[in-house]
Amino acid sequence: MNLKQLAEALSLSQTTVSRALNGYPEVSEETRKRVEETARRLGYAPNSQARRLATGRSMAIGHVIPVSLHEMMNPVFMEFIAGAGQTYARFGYDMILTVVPDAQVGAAYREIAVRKKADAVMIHGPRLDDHRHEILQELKIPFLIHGRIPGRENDLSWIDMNNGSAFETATDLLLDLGHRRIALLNGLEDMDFAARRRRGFERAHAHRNLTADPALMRQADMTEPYGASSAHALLDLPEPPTAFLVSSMITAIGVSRAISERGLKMGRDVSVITHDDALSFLPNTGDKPIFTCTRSSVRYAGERAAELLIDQVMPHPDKPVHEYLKAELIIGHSTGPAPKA
Amino acid sequence: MNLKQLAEALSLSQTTVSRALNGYPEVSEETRKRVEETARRLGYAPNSQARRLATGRSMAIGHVIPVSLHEMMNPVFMEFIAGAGQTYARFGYDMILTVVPDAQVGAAYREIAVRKKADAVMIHGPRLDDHRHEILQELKIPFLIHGRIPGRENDLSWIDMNNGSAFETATDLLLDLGHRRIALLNGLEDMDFAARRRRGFERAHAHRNLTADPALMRQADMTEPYGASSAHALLDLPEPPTAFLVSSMITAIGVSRAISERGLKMGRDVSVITHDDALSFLPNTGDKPIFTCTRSSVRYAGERAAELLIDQVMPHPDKPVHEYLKAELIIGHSTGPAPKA
DNA sequence: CGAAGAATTCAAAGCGGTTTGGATCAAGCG
DNA sequence: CGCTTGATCCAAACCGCTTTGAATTCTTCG
Repeated sequence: MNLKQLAEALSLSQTTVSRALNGYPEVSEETRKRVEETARRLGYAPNSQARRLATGRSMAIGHVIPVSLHEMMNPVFMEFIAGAGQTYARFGYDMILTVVPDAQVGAAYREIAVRKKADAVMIHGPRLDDHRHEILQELKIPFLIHGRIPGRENDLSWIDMNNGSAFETATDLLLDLGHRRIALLNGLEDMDFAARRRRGFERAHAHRNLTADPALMRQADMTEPYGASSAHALLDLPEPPTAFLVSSMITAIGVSRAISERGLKMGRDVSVITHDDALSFLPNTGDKPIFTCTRSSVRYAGERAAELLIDQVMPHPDKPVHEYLKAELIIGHSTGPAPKA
Repeated sequence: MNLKQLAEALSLSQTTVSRALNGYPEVSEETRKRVEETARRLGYAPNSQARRLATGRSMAIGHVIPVSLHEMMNPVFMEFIAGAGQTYARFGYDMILTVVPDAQVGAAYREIAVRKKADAVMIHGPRLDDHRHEILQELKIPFLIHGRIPGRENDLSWIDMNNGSAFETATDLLLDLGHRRIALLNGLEDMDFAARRRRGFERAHAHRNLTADPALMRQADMTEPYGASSAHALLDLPEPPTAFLVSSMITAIGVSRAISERGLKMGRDVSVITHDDALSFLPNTGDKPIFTCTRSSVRYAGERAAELLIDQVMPHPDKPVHEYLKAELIIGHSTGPAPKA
């Protein structure tokens, strides 16, 4: 069932039928009703390839996710994509997802742009020395960054959470509780979000004329074992930390495991604050959640990001947009006053 | 830069250029070289919408993932998709991902089929009373199931792991270790995989003329808190279990937390076996992994599934294909002999 | 040398929509 | 009544590619 057949069945021209279905004014209400009714009855829906070819708009947004050494980003990427996907579905956009090795992401974007597979693309997990935006600018395809690229905050579109200030606030909380040796288990600091978190951590110290001990700061892919083994190692130090600030719930779970493996109690003997991306499979909720955390829903970020990007593609080529999501600080069971020395 | 312009630049017809680029034999090696070289130089790549329209093949595979109450399936879905995506990229297929509320998955599949958005689709997480395959058969679009639909094992294509026998083996291990009160923390048993796991669990008991105690079997969305609270509740019983068989690492982490919260030691006081989907962010590896587990990489399943589906779409409409993945049983630190009563 | 056959190349017809530039027709008006 | 106007509807061009069927050129061989 294609447009031609439908038009024949209605004894109308393709033009009229097309217009009727697309809501153009130059068709009488009466025939519009008739067209819509028979279209529905015959189960007609326009072939999307044909429509795309004719309109020049692909009605799709591309996401390229690098499958790299940093496997850890996956659950976050994926939750973001789930959020974005819902928005796309609501607006009639398709999401095309490309999963390629790190080295091929440039090529993947190029492919999308030059073959016109999508009207816009999303950039995930920007690094400090990221260059994807340059490729995309050269290709003249609209894009939005989940995160920020240092130095390009003003002229590119992005959505991000307040990584720096969230971690500064969290550190403040720990300092207020009397902790003076605080460990930071960060993500890889060549990622922009991790670099910001680290600066926030250091800022909080600096404001009190303290300096964070570099021996207590670590960075790695945010796995559970990373949390456990780091916590063990740090707690073995002559002067162990009394608190941990952790970049991911998953790593925090590892920390919590290490703490109990040593017969200590989290929240009493050792405090832990983690960032919580609100991953659906790791709820840290309830009256008083397990982990004190800075929370910002990455799924919600996905939803908003998709809206912003669709907006950007709509026929009014706008200025760059920015959206700044504030993580909330939530007190759970895992923090308490620093133990007396 | 489109085909016409490229043809003009070469003083050739579109036909010849098209054929040269697509490897047809009726074009001289010499001009083929020339065409390829200038195409590369001018950065030409065929518009995919146009090509799709002309060929009638969309070179895309659709995945519809329901965002439902069962949020928990997400990390597994997503890991599967990451695997599948890599395969698609390798074969030049696009993946289009649709994220919709449970109630709209039928409509989403219909949309894909009737607008010709994809050449085939994947079914995720089949239920016992699943009907998606009927919609897809009616729409005459090839599909493959990740999992199985009961009663339709022979005439539909699927890829699945040995849920039943893996859990039977795991249960056997625990029974061999002397455990007689074994708890099962399963996923929701209206999902086919969970129903099979339960049957495997019961089969192992039956083979020794034992019956599994229904009071020790639970099912729910596989979150971390589900594991922790269930473990606490069960260990509070007058006759608590000495071992847990768990359907997901994430839930098992909750169990492990509950065990240590009670001052018990996993592997000594309480044994735990979990199924391990080999999620990239939850490595349970090493010489002797934390959890004894049945392991089957869902990412690998995704890779294979994509290959099977692409095969199915290639111009030789085949019989249904099945692939049966065997989970391996891996001994970790979390299991040991049952404590003396 | 001329014709048959192979090797190349091309013009044009789709693929299934959207959109431009009229046509057609009834109503409105001086 | 003739002409303008607005409301509808339509034929045909176009989007950028593939593919059919035929034309052209080059070899080969009696």
